[in-house]
Amino acid sequence: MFEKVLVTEDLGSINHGIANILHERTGVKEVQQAQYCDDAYLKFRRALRDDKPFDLLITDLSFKESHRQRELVSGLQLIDAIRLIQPDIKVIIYSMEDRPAKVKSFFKEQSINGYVCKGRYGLNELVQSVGEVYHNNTFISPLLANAMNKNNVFELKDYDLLLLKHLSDGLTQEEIRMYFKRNHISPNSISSIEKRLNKLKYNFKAKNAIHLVAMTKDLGLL
Amino acid sequence: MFEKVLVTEDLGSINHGIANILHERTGVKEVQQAQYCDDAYLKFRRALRDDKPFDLLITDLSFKESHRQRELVSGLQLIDAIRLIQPDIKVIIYSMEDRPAKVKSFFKEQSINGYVCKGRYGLNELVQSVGEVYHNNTFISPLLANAMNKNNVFELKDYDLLLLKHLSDGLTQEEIRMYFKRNHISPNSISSIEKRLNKLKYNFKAKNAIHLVAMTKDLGLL
DNA sequence: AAATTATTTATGGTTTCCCGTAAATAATTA
DNA sequence: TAATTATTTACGGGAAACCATAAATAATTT
Repeated sequence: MFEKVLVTEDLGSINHGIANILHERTGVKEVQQAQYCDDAYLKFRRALRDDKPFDLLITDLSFKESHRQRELVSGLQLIDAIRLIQPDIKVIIYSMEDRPAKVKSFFKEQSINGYVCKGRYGLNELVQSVGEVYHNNTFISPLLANAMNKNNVFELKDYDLLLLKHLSDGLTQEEIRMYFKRNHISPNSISSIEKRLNKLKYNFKAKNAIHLVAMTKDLGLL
Repeated sequence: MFEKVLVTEDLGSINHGIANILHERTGVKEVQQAQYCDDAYLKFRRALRDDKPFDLLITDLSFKESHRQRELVSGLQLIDAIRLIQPDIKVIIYSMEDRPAKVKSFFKEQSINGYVCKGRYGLNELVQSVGEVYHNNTFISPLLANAMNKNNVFELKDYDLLLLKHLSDGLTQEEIRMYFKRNHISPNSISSIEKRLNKLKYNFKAKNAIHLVAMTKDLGLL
């Protein structure tokens, strides 16, 4: 089982709860805690330098603002930062976020090993996930995994996302065309942009561009 | 000080934490807990029938789905339901939601007495809020109150919200006009709808309708 | 009641979006 | 390399949105 685990989470009570339950119900030897992403990062650095690296990170995603000046303000930033100094680190996210598209992106972008949804069964699932991840499997909260399967998530390319992003920022198709041209992103004709948009509208069953942007925002894609 | 308080919150650990701290740091005599809105409602009903009513409700807003069939699925529904049988009940919401517009609406729509933002100082603020509410004052988490003040929140009328809502649902201005006409909502000419929309765009500094809808969604207005 | 003011509605011109078709170019296959 | 197929681009007509101005109506003031 994992030797050394760090739990990052800004609510002290939850943090403690996790630490306790990991001690009790998994064979993890050492559980450390951090309430700020910056602290977590420093602990990782120090552990690495002392040749006693962590082998699992469990982190929340959102951290409330505070008086302290912060470098890393989100769990994702923390993960990215740690991966730079310790690429093989195993990561489990433990958060409220339950929008399939978002969670999917965490596995893709951050290559996380597990995702556990905070909620009534959260702690149980977290214990499970630690076991799975230790055996090199991935873990997703069952309810969420369910939603992600049946919900035939139409696969959005980066291109589509960028397009939607710019639309939601109020750019006209013409402005988007120019942007694509400047940045050598292809296809970049008005026609192609329209065609792509039509495909998106068809897939999401959106009545028009406004509707499309509103829907994708609700789905957490933007 | 309050005699009898109910805390509704689906994470057991947090629930316990709140109960403990209320016991320790306020003079509240009796603190009960509920993990489901439906349970909370039943406890209120029973207490009322037994002539030992609660005099404060502290509740979260969002509750994760579970296996159980539920009537009331959100804190807001719970509040509304309880207000029907016990109109004078004091209510404090304790939740992650930190969008000014939303919180504002809770004070307006649900006439809540306090709003505490979960976060690093959440529990401290919660203790404070109980004191304030007991003395018939309202309470809002300082950081949030701050944001709500400086953030010159352009006051949206119901009309505007409805308009934005329909826009985000993909209706054309013409369709919205017809809807307004059918439902005797005035003004209901295309011209007026455009004018209203222009005012909204100006106030939110939105470039076009898509941008406007995207922004208001981000602000939690829709 | 008349005059002033504010609000709502109407109208027309311009731009952008929407949608279909066709041409041009790129990629794949025979 | 020629032929086929897929992708990208161009173009045009009609609808909706955008914008400014003017007319009509409602509300307020004198």
